[in-house]
Amino acid sequence: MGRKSDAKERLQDAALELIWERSYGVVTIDAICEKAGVKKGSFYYFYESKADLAVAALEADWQANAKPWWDNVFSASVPPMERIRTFLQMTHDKQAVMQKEHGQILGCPCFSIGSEICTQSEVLRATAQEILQRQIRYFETAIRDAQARGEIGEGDPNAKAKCLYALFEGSLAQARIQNDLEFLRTLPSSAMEVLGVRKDATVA
Amino acid sequence: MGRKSDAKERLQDAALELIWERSYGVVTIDAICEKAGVKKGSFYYFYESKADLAVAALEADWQANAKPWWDNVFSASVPPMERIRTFLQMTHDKQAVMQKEHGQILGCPCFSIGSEICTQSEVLRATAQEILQRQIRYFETAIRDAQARGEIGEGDPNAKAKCLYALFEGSLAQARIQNDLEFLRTLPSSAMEVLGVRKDATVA
DNA sequence: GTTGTAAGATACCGACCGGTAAACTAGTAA
DNA sequence: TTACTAGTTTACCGGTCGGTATCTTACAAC
Repeated sequence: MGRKSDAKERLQDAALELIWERSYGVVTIDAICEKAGVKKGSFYYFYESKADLAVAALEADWQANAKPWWDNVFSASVPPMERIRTFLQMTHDKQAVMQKEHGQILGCPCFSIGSEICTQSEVLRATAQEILQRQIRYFETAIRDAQARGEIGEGDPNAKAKCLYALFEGSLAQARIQNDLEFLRTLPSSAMEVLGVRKDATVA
Repeated sequence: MGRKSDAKERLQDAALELIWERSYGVVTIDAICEKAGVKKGSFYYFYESKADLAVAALEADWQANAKPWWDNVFSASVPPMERIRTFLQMTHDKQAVMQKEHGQILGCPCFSIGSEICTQSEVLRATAQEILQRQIRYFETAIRDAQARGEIGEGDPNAKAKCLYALFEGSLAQARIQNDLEFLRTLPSSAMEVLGVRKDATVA
């Protein structure tokens, strides 16, 4: 019954792209509508606020794009340390592509948005946090697996994962601020130091 | 000649406080004026835009507050590793105080602002970056000094400083997003791992 | 005290922003 | 073919925003 539409998805895509490129606060509903080719009346038919749309956009992007990618990179069929290494390498490469396309390194949308709006929109903050924690969990299992193989020293895997993730996001954010890939190039070797890899065990 | 006023400083203080607590994009000139107790006409007498004021506010805060603090904590009269350790400890404590006062961990203003506006205001981006780099330099000299004492392994001190700084800011930003001090508690020990401290040389 | 000047106050403008109401349109199921 | 419904369009409202022009006030030097 009734007609079908992909306006909802177009709004999500437009919102994520604009917010990622600029920032949450500076992007207006009008701008999102224009980019999506949707009239404002339709916007309010689907969503009740910008924050509401942003939540949907983040979650949809995770399900459709990010999660499959993470699942692939952190596949259990890959040796744990190699997962982490290729993850960091591919992150560098993805940001390099963005820099070429947008003229700017854009970093991690959840992290940027989370830091920006954490004092203003609780739903949006919680959504960003939730996605960040899902990512930390990939790190954690990889670290746990590496420890089981004796490739990494003892210590709480969750704590190590959080630490590695802080290093990762911190580097990514700095790369964004300075629009310089350098911060991502040195990341793999820095990560190995943080994790305390046993030099004699890195090669199987 | 003419009358004197501290309206300029009041505007800087109000701007920094509001932007730090909320975000750059969401804070209006009207709001800053109201908080500072300054009429908008006067605002435009002193500054030509919000970005202009923000640049002045960041720089003034650095000179008046941050720099003296960093100079003290990273004083050459203190052993290098102790500088870093007390820096991280005091950062934790300062953020704990903020959490009590504001109900929120606010993190590092330069980092938050930098990440938010880097694609929108080049002057403001450059200012934030400049201050961040000044902070990295404190890390770098401490690391260099520690290496000279044989307390830290070899390797480019600047690279190590950037790495430590990424870990630091990444943790701080996560603490802000999740409003949880936990990310700052584990920081000292994580930092030691990143730097590759020699266990047998940590105590002089 | 007069005069020059730094600073403050007021009032206003046009643009845009978030949000709403209501009429309209295209499919779809019966 | 009709009736229903999901989606679309248009037009509008009140408020706020960035920005400006103008008049006034306080002070300091002479």
